[in-house]
Amino acid sequence: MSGGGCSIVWFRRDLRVEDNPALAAGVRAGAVVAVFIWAPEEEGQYYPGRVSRWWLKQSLAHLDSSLRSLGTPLITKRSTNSVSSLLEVVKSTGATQLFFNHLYDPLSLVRDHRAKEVLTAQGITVRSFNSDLLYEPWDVNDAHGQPFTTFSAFWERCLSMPYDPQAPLLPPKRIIPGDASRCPCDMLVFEDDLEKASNALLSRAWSPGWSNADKALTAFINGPLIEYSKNRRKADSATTSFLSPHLHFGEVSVKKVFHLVRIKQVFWANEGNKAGEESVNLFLKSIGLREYSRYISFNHPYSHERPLLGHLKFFPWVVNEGYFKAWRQGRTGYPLVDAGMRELWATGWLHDRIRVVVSSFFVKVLQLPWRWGMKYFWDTLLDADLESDALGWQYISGTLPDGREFDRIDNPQFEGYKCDPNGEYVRRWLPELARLPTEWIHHPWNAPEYVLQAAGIELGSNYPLPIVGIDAAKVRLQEALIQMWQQEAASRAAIENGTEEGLGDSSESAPIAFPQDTHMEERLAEPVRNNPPHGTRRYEDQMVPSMTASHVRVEEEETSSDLRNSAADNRAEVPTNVTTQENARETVNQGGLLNVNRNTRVQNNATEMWLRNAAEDSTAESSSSTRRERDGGVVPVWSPPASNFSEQFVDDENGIGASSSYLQRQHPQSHQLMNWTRLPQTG
DNA sequence: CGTACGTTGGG
DNA sequence: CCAACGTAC
Repeated sequence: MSGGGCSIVWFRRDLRVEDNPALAAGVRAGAVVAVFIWAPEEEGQYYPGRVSRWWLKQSLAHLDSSLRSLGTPLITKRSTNSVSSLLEVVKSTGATQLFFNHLYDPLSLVRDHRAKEVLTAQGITVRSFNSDLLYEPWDVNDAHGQPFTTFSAFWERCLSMPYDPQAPLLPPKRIIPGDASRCPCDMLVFEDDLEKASNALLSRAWSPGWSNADKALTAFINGPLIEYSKNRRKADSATTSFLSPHLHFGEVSVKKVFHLVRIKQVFWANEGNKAGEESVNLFLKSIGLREYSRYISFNHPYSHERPLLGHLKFFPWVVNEGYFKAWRQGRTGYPLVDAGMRELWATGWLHDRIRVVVSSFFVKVLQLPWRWGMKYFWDTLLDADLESDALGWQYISGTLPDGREFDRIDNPQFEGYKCDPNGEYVRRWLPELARLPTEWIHHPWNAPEYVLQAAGIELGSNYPLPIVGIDAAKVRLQEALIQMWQQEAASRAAIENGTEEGLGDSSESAPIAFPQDTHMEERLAEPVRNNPPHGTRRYEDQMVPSMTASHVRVEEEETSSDLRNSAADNRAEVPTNVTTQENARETVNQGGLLNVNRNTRVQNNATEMWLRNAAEDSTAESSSSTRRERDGGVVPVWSPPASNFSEQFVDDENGIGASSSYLQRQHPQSHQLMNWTRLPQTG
């Protein structure tokens, strides 16, 4: 197509050459300069953790070698400002086009929008694509055109969309290199010496890189997938897909995963293999949860730092760094929790079940502020993923319309016998309990003295007594809830009296500073040696908790007088996209350019922008027979056109009241919320 | 042997 | 909250 300069393909979390629409578009357009920009400071609170950076480093090396064998290197840039670095790359290569794939976390939405604005203003054609999802978030709506607010409805819709997800693209056969002679690589440093030593063992268990991801996928589909349903609860068995870090960095395409799994599904359905079918459905559901996490992030850009439902606004979180430390170090006195935390600590990995157990324990038993837990997960997980992890913690914390009730404590002892019935998992990670019989392995505090003695255990000495009893936790939880209702009622009364000050003084709405001393170095010294190189890989998990509390932003938002406005402002700062892709008949694009230019200062017309994009959508839709054609053509725009957007969740000052009305027209699972808002009146 | 009630899974 | 399932009357 268009002659002249080369194209920049901007790699981010799409570190693969297969089924990469941006790369494919670049190759189709002619010469390509492939770029990766490392600007971690832009991530602020979300500066990637040690193991995550390790993965990234390997993955980039892998990508570079693949690209080289196709004809062009990966140009790496160290930057504190991605957009200006992009601009430099464009200038030094004489590129006329920029291609990249969509991301849906709030930082990327803002940054990518700016990139489009800035480069478009320079006369560069900018096009972006869907490579991360089965369907773009704005394409999945309910019968009224509104975004879904519960997972089941969302996923049901995804599975019954009128058109299939796009079929995966093959890797390019060859890439014509653009002229990057005046665009030298920066050396990227992802780990210091200390970290390097800590990371040394990771490569035994994991092989980052897109072709390894592909192998992992094939191995999973032809192996453990069929038993996924049966095995998924076992803490310790190597029966999950191990795809999550690969998926996080986009080393494997979700569309491809979906595609291949579906083929198996049809096959097993024909065979009448019920277990296989159920396994497929469950596995696909976990893929769906990943989709949903992006969907939520896109529609509710603050969901990584603020509860989606505000009913816990007045919950008196226990701000106890001692508890927090005990949890991190695996010294809570609950063997399953402790084993999990030590595994996380030693390997950066946890089975999904165990993530649920430890995070639930964190929120429900310790009643620590959940953002601390998210932050810790963010720092330590190999597959740390902002969107998935935010969804996971919100689920656990009871702040989703379809999440678990807050008021329900999972008992780690019982969970232990469910997911580690023989205690093998506990024994592997807690050598001090290795000699304890299975009967007591998940509740050593009940074991007779002679049993403990025989096992060499002295509770309170070489293994802790429970730091909080479950019964005590239940009592404290009830009290906390009563307190919460009282505060809420008081706040409401204050508002009715016109005293605005009623809000914002609880720990949930006020930021709780994240303790400083929480890095991996501080951890116990021994764990690694207890980890047999068992298995070569670790688990996959889409419903991962983890994440960060960006207190700064929360503070700003929550003290702002009108949160709706602040949300709208931010929404406006999102990518405006332009063109189509693939089979693009190249009919489009100019309108987009104009739009972008017109919006260099769009601080306040989010709605307008939405409407315009929606309009582009519908014209694209009606003028072409298939929606696939506009896959690359639409741009992430924050938030649905819903006028009651802010009514839906906590970011408005009336959070609780408003969210109850939201809930009333919502789905069955909203119950817990309604109860909560009602209880103050009844109690 | 049915019905009430508790528990658990569910995203 | 609801469904599914178990235990207790």
